[in-house]
Amino acid sequence: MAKGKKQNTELPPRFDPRSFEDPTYRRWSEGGYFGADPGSARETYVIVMPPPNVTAELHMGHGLNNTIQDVLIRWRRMQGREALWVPGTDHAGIATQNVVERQLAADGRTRWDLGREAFVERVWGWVRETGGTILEQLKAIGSSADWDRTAFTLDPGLSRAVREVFVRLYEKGLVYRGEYIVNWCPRCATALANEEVEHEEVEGALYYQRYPIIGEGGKYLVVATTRPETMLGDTAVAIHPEDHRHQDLLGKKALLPLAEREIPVIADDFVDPEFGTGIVKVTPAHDPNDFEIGLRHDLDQVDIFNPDSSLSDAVPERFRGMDRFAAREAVIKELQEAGLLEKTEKHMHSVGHCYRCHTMIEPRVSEQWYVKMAPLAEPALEAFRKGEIRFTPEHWGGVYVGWLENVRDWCISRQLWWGHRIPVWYCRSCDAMLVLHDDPTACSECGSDDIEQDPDVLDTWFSSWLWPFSTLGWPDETDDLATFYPGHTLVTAPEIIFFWVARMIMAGLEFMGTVPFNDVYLHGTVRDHVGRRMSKSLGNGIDPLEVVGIFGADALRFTLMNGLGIGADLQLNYEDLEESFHVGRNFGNKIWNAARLALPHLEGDVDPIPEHGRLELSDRWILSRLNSAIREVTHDLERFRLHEAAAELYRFFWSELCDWYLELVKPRLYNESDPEARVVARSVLREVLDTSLRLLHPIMPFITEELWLRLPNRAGASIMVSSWPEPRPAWNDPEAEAQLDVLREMLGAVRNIRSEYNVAHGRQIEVRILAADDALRGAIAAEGEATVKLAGISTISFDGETGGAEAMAVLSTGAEVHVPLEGLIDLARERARLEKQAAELEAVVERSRKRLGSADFVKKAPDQVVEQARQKLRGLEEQLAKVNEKRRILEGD
RNA sequence: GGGGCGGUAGCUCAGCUGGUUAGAGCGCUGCGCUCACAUCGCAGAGGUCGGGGGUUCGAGUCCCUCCCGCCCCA
Repeated sequence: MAKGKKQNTELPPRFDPRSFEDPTYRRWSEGGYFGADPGSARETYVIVMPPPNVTAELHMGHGLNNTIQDVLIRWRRMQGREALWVPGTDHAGIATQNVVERQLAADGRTRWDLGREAFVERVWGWVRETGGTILEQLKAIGSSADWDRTAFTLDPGLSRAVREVFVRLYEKGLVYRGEYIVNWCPRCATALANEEVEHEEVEGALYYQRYPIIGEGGKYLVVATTRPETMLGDTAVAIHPEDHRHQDLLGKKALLPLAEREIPVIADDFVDPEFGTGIVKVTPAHDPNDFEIGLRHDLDQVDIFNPDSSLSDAVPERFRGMDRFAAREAVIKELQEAGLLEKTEKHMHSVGHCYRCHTMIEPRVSEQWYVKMAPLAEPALEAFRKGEIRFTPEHWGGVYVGWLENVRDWCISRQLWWGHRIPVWYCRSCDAMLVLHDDPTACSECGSDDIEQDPDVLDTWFSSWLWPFSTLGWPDETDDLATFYPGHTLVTAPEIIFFWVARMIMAGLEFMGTVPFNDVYLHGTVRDHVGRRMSKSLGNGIDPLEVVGIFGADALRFTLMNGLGIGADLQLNYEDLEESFHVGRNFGNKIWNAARLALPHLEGDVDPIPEHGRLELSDRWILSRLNSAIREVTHDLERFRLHEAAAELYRFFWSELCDWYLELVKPRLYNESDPEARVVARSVLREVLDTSLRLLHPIMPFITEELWLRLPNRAGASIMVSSWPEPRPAWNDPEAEAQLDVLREMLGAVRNIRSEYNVAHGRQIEVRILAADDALRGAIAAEGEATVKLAGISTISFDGETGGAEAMAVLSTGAEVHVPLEGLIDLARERARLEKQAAELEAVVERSRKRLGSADFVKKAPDQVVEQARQKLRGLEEQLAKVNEKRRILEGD
């Protein structure tokens, strides 16, 4: 029990999260609460943070992603797990290099002007300047990551892991070098992996081009293409082998116009006879399918492009140096002039774009490094089938399987300067290729020092797929690795299932022998109020830090958790932050004020909860409800239903604790003349507040800490390291719940009557309850003082005359609530009121009777359901009868 | 072309294995600054659960189909 320090029960009247959030975070940090100990005997719980780009700034997507992780980590930590959340950043090869290249471009310079070394140094400068900003921002939203373990994909240790993996896979034959068609981004001047290409439907055109047939004097064949300029690289035309329309062309040659090259007519299964004319041009160097055809028929590959997609020396001189789009125009014009363009049709087709700069991708033959994926994919599939990997929402498992079953080899070399240099050297003397752990000084084959390292770097994802173990020290056998691998949960967005999630699973299995985590929780996207994805370019984003500044981190966190359906997108209005975040802000305010009410009554030591017999009805009720909240919230968190946990907490705290218990307990708290009752009230209040705050802590860490530290008899120096509440069987009390339900229904009826008749606020009214059941009588007897206060009641009696100027309501138990309102009752109005009530009841009774009237229902439905329906109907009928009886009396008047 | 997700109150969404009079927050209407809270309280209005068909004693919940919106893959 934490004692000693003078307890501060005076709360500032205004809820001002700014006043305590930063200091609280600092205290946690200094207290070492974020760190995980590899020497701990506790069961671990590990999450690795999806590393944001090192130069990124926090956006709502990060806010959402990291809040989810923090909720899970804080909850498991409170459950007593040795919880580790590994933070870090990613060097983001293309993205980061692009930023610095843009900076250079502003001065009219390029990376080649600087040279490789100076350029890379400049990027490091930029990273030193802005890197880590985002991690600081994550602290502002309360992230309890173990910052001492912050990793960066270009750190020496992680770089060593990358090189180790490259060498191992090479030695195993799973990394190879080859010349294939790649997705080439002309702007980034690098190859991309298939997954890095975004396909987009665009309206283009289908050009029908005539190629003269050699030796057929003036006859020509017609090919259709969406990319006329690539004709300069055609090395054949092809038809489907069974397409009899064009059989006569086989064996002939065509004269490729403009390039003036003779090319053969070949037959290949790949050709779709339905497309265009059924004859296609074949450009092996610039189309993935043509590339395959080229290999099958041993065709030449004519690469017509330079790296920036201007035309190369492989084309006639007049086209050289032209941009690819200018070349298209030039080719079309020349064909037209030569009478070789038959027609042009509009045509929708899908075109690849670079996922980083959105430039149109150019398929191009080039020599690149690849990872052979099939052998890695098989164990990853097997792990999923065995249930070692679970997806939430489940259906993403299908996406994962689909990709792995059709996985293609992974192009991992990038023609960039920013990244891990490929650990391969070429000897100019003996042509040896050296793939090495350590940088060589001479060729290991011939001893020559005339060696050169491969100029390319590796795909960034080639380092991030190792993240779950490279961050823990791998390839060294560290304590961290032994303790914290494998981890447990991965929280990320579905768009990187292929880039990252699937590859991490493959790497985990290949290099560690086990999957890196068991649960993959995929959350939705943050959108604006009209459903658009938030983005910098649209200017529709919300800065989480601005939200923290205005409403506090807890408000941000609660709002995000509350609004997040499982796997669903989340909409926020960037034009009205108040509208977007008031839910969290208001809830924080409610919690604050509940504490303002409670704390002054909790000064000094507070006794533990006394034995059941000494508890009042309201105590028994709230403890029973608290039990239920504990169960619900825990269950929700276990299933990643964070939004339901948030909603449950909101409902319990606001609608049960604040609206009812605090009101019911007030009389005992303020009544100095009954110290015995006050002792019990204090102990229950303390317990309920303590437990509620602990339940709320993962979602709203700051306010819960601020208030919890002011509680007497709390267990621990910080709520962060207090225990997660567990339900206590002794607190389950269905009887108390039933009693309070009736009491609340009764009060609702009286309040409704007051409201309907506009009973002045100060006017106390008399209430007569007839046919009251024991539950209601007992509840009123137990909570009389609060009861009369809550509905402005002067006296409650259980007998007496009915009739006269009074309003009436019938409760579901059949109890009649009569309220004499001399001077206020309007008979017409009362009749209308009862008529409405009767109509509602009749509708339900009708449905209920119909159901029970069906022989099938009675015969086939479970007995329990039938019995329940019967009971329900009896109650409804009684209620309805009483309402109708009263209506008859009123008619009689 | 293949696959997936969503369509429940004016808005944003809950509703888990089919069985309560379908819920919440905001917004709206009326009344209230009562000694924690107007960032609040009390009461209230508002839904043929996208259309159609089916399975079932019973469907917002399962199946089929259509319409609309979004996403992924090729």
